[in-house]
Amino acid sequence: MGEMEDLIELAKRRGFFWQSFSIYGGFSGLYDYGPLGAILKERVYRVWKDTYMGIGAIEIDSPSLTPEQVLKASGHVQRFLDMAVECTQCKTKFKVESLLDEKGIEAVPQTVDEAKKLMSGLELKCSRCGGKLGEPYEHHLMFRVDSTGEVKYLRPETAQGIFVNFRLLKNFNRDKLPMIVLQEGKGYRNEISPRQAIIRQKEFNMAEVEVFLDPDSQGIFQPTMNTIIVLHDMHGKNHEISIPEAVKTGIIKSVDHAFFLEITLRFALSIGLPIPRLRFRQHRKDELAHYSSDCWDLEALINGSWLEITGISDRGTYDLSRHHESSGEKMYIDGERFARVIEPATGIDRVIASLLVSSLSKRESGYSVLKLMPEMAPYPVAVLPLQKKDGLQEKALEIFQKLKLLEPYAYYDDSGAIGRRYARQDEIGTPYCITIDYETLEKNVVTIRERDSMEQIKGIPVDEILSTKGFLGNPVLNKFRK
RNA sequence: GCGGGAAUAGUGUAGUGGUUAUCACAGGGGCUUCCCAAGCCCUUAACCCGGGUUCAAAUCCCGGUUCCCGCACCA
Repeated sequence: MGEMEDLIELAKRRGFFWQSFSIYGGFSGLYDYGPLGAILKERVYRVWKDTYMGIGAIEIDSPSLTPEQVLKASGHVQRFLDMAVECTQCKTKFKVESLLDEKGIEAVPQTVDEAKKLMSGLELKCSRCGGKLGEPYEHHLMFRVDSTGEVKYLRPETAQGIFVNFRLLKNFNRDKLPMIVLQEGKGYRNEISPRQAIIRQKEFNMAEVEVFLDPDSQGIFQPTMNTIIVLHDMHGKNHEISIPEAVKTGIIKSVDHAFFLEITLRFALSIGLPIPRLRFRQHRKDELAHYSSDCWDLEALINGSWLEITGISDRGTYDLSRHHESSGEKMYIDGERFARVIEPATGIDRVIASLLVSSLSKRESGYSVLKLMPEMAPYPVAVLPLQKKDGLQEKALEIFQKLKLLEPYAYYDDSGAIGRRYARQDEIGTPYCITIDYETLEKNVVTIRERDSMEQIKGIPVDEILSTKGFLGNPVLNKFRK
């Protein structure tokens, strides 16, 4: 369990993330992004959004606070509030619903009284140790907010905000399908035991996409990437194959579904997650969500185990038909047909954790380097005077002020020794450092130092540094990419 | 939520009833013949919270909170 611990230590020390409300002892499952983490999160969202905008997506932004009717229609109120019992001997927990199911009773008790009634006379015992079962109790998975007599919940997913707006969105899109709608925002789940820092939180950052398709036409979207990736199917079998090939061989049933696996992979690769740490895993029949007919997760290898970062689910017509019945609004695309929905839903915090863990490495000297892609690094460039005296500090500040107008995320540091400052930037992933030395004073040229190779290129005119908006687009950096 | 372990400066730690609470790294300031956490000097900074036992608690006891490991949970 090493790499995650190293990350947590660095994240806290350098300002990526830390536990929230720590002056009051901290609260389980709640995390803050610090100054660097907040920038990183923004960058990850940017790439995600660009990926989908690139294939014609539109964006909406709906509330977290969701009225009960919406989540009743979606099935969350029924499914997210479990009646549970605990064995008085071995402490194993059971869902009342599944105990009843075993006795052939199909019922979903909503209250403690209901559960008691249904269970009475059944002589239920613990299936594990045969012990006596305790009293039923409620376990809420959604946060309920009661005010002015109206029940609301904090949304467990951003998806419902899109479904309920389907008619308006369809109208906006001038009735055209396919329609791709994305939404970023917080989701809330009352996890029993959140663990692993930002990997499992009660309040977390989601990036969800709903793709609305004509239910009767296939192959509107076609995968084309040759990249070989591991596909772990529902029978537990691994296939090393490209996504288009996986469609041909029938490993992935739907070509449109497959396309969104490919888009998800494209996103993961664009932010710099390495292929060896990635795989797609298909859900087994028994683990599919109530709305889903097929689901592939993109998983990242972290701490030696696979972690879901994106679920690409085929929701079919479930949500639209449910809201159609429940609201009385016509949710058809035409006649009496509902759109089919494919949903790639990404946990941004998990993406960030995977990205940081896979980027963190050690130099031979033992110091840490965060090998983020330059585009992901919180600070793309730092300006460092070789030392403070002889006018170097003044000169460095002068250059920094000008650079800052072109690159708002540029950073300046003149404390301690130069080697220490390089190390500091390495640890937070800054890909380039501009060093102001005596030659800058004499000839107006600087040195650029690259993070991963530690290579330096000297004699770069200051004007060249200040020639582009956004430092990473500066052609001078091509000298490092031979 | 259960069982086991743990909680001391920003980070990692020492400390088995009485200490000006240890050390290192990091941070800030300075000096230096100054390009990869160098050296020297100065400096900031901590006993998770609440109760109890005791003349005296970081240390022992009880509760809470949080973290780690297992189990369970994770549509």
